[in-house]
Amino acid sequence: MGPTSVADDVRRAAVELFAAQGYANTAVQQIVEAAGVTKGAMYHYFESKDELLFGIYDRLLSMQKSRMDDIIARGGQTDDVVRAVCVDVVETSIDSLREGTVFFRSAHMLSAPRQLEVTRRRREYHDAFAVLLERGQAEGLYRTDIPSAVLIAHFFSDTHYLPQWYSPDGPETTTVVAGQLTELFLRSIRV
Amino acid sequence: MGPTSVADDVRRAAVELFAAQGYANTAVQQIVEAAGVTKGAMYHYFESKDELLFGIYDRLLSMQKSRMDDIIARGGQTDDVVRAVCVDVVETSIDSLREGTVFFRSAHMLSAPRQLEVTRRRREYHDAFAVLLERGQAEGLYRTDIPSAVLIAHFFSDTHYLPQWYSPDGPETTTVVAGQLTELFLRSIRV
DNA sequence: ATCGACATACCGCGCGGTCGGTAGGCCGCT
DNA sequence: AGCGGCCTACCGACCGCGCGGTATGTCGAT
Repeated sequence: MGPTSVADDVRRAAVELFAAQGYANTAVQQIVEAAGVTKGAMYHYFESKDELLFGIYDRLLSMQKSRMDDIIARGGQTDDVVRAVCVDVVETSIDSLREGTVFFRSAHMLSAPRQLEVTRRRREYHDAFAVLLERGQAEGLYRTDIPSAVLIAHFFSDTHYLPQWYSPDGPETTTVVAGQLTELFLRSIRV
Repeated sequence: MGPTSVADDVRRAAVELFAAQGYANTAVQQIVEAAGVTKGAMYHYFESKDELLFGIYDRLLSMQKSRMDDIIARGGQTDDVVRAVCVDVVETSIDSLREGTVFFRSAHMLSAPRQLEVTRRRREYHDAFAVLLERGQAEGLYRTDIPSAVLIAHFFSDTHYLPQWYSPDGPETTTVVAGQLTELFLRSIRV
């Protein structure tokens, strides 16, 4: 096992329960029972239930941001970069379906300062994507009759909605869906 | 005033507060204070906090369903009907931004049976739209290389996401945004 | 001896919901 | 007109419980 399997067990149980029943409906007692530890152990590693929730956001945001940065850093034709980013975002969103469920549903349960922090980092993330799209617009690849803010919202809405309908047990694989949603998006924004 | 302004005042206050702070973070006491009534008055008209929440869902679902039914009943070319439905859905979603916020965020706070009821009615709603799209596919208007379920999710994701980014104070009017999102969707699904 | 890593019993508070009471309108009866 | 009875609409003090969080203790490793 790793150095502190307890903290990870708690995190896993928390994600599962928050996604299934919601943050407010989940008692700390339930989490520690599901994780097979005690309350004392949990409060030894986390200072509050709120921090537990924030941890989910922190990890997800960090991962997605660093992946997007990597892809952009690799460079290439704008259109190829945009496609690669879209596919990757959808794929990782599917890999983190449960985290996504919690993310979009329970952001308002965070303490005010942490809520601000999450908003700030999401904005950074969106802005990085905006730069890409606007470069594409400047190059004449993408339509300019619709403001880029709307185009961006149109894309992120798909990743937002994924936890609501996508099931890993369904017929579609992660890769296929990622390709389909990306294709739909690109088709709609090209001139 | 109407016959029972109390119930309406409470409903309005509840939507506002649930949207602003979340269902779990809103005490019944807060709601009645915001509505300018007492707890006794509220519990005279509503049997529980849960019923208050369900009422929001009930009204929103009823309105959207009946509007879609009306548009479909008017008949016409498939493509025109689809466009009209899309525009209307986006417009009414913007008109009900606060209700939408509550809707997508707090569905899991409903009691189990009411949650099922909401799921059932949402499915009905989606199915009605699916019939339209599939008719379009059969007529050769819309692409068939992507399953209709994905196309539908792709559209409803936009209405889902609206409360997250659209602001009535922003530059875009309701009508303009509705037209833009519809245009993006139609462009992406046409052959 | 000290300290990190837990265990467990416990506390206080805030909340949804309740319940006994009441003010006033409306009916029928005399 | 006056009166008794009843019903709806509301009031607000109160209750019980479940929850997040804590305080104190134990034990093994160093």
